Amino acid sequence: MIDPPHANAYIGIMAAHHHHEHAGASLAQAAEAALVGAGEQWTDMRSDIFAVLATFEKPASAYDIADLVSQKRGKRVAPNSVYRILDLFVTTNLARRVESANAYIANSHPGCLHDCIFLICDSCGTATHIDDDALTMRVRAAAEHAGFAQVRPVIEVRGKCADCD
Amino acid sequence: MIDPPHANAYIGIMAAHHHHEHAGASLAQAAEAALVGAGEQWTDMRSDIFAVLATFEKPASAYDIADLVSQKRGKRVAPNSVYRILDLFVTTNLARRVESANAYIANSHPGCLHDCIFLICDSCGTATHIDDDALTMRVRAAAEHAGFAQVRPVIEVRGKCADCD
DNA sequence: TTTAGCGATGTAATGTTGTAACGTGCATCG
DNA sequence: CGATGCACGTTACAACATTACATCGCTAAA
Repeated sequence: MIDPPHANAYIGIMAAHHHHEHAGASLAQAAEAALVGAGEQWTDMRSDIFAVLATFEKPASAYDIADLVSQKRGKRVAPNSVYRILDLFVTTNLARRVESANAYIANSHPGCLHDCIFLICDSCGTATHIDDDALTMRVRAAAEHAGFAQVRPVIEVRGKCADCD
Repeated sequence: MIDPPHANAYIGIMAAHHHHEHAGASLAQAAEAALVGAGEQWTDMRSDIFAVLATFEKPASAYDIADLVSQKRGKRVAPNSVYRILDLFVTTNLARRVESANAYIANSHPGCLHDCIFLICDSCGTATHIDDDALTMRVRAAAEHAGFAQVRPVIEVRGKCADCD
């Protein structure tokens, strides 16, 4: 997903474990399992919202999601309800909030806990992510060094993606 | 500013250059110099907005600033105008936008270019920052490795500060 | 079986953040 | 003088987010 189309000299150390990158039905199943595993219910509404969220390549706003879920259900779903469920998804690691875009993105490997590094293209808006635990751990360490506790890193990079460059 | 009240084993490599951390009038002067140096004007409005911004410990929203500047001038200043000037400040490095707070903070060493790492306390809202070029360069490198260009890192850490912990 | 409680969702209103479009005043320069 | 450019004003609106309270359906205790 994140490998570039060109050779390079990058020396970052990637996390030394395997991901199960899910997509489509497989992802939905993994999400359901993760949510149930967290002691929460997998309701129709949650299922629909997750499904819609997962179809986006770009970070989706709560209002985008509300619109699509409304269509899908043939009945208006208020942004309010969407926010509630997105918050739940974020706390249970089924989705992430992209702070610099005021939007959300499905976690393609729920159940697997990382500090993600998001790359968001300013031109086309698509977002991808990197898992580089060595790097994110350094950020955590720096914050803890400064006396912070319960740290939650927000690491995003805006720029031009390879396609738009 | 960022040194913690406790001993530690942190091994991050800090930027090997000196900062002139400004405050108060000195900071305003430095800001003026930086803006003029960038070929922009230092107007009364810009001066007032910068002054107000600089009094905040916490990231300030454009609306906060609009309110205070309105008071100071005895005349309503629209958020619109504040945004224009904040955008200018951000592009000229006099201020930074804190994405995870939808707010702005004065750069205490304008003219000195860094990718800052912001630490924002979820309890009291205060923000501090770290300059660790070694670390931010790795983030840049990771993004460039993924094919991104013109990268602009957004590195923020939410958590509890030493005082609130 | 009733009913009290609880979690999930609906509804409405409102608050906050951000942008667009266009007008005005003022300085500079030909 | 008139044209240009920049800063700022004014209005309207779009986008993002939260609050308070109502309703529904399930289940567990009386």
